[in-house]
Amino acid sequence: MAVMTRWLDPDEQRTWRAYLAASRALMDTLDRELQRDAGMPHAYYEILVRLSETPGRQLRMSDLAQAAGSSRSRLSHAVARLEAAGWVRREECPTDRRGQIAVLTDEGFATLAAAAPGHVEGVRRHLFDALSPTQVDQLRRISETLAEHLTTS
Amino acid sequence: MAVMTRWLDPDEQRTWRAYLAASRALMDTLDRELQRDAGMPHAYYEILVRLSETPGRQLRMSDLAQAAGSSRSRLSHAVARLEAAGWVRREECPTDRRGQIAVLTDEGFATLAAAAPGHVEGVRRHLFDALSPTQVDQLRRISETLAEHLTTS
DNA sequence: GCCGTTTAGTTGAGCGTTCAACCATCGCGG
DNA sequence: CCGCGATGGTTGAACGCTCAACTAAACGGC
Repeated sequence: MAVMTRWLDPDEQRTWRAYLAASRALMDTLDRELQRDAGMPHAYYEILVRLSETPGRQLRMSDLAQAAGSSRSRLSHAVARLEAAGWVRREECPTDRRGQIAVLTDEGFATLAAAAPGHVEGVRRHLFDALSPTQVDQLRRISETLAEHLTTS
Repeated sequence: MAVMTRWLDPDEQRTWRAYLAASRALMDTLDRELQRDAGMPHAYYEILVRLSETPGRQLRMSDLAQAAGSSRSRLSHAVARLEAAGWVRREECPTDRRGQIAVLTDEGFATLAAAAPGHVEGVRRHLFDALSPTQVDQLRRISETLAEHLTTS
């Protein structure tokens, strides 16, 4: 099948490389800050956030994985670590004996509450402060479109 | 210091979460495709690309790290693996005895050439096909602004 | 009520990244 | 030309992620 590759034109090249550089730099920076200030990677922070927003501060493993955009395996390993840190506790699910429920402990909530201001400040400094309100709006639309496109295709 | 945290307003929240979901999904997808089709993670692919674009297909380790947006340590480990795969070779630097030069081998170039069409197709499908030309332009400006902001601050 | 098929979740090995410690060399001030 | 800080690069341990294999329980059809 001699299908010709549709290579990226110079503008697309430039866009793609800028996007790569920016997103890598942004996530690396936030990850490093969070690791330094709160002793956890961003992925773990997000798990705690999702749990904290839920009534009872608890979620089935699968739902938590979905919410955090994580694979089951990843979440399983992560919760094991969070449990060892005393930030999350596992409970049996009353309605499904296969199920496990991850519960945010008080200590976990306190850790999250302590970490949040610094992290939010970082997001603001590194992302929102650099962009105009119009650009923020554009970024929202673009991201929502992409997220939608990636989950359905 | 009772400095009030400037929390994200609902629009910013939404933007930030959409951005996180989209960029995570995009990179995860491309990484998985590249791993499946070319047997290497995206970070390694990018190292090969940078080398391939250079006269003589070679670069000092530090320059390569810079170009690929990588730490020195990361690059060192990565090149070790790429060397084991036969895709890169290390040479002494004639002008600086501390220096090492990473050289893309013919085999490495061939592997890259074989992987490129599929990867480009992936970038197109998952990113550019989902966005309008206007949005692509917006994304470029936003990314360039962010990259600039992140490297100078 | 039984059997095959999903679904929930875990596990361990292998890999890539980070961080800090480290060695070697360079280049500059005195 | 000596000493010392800066630079280039590597190393090993700890950690997080991926993938595939696995167990256990729920579901669906007959």
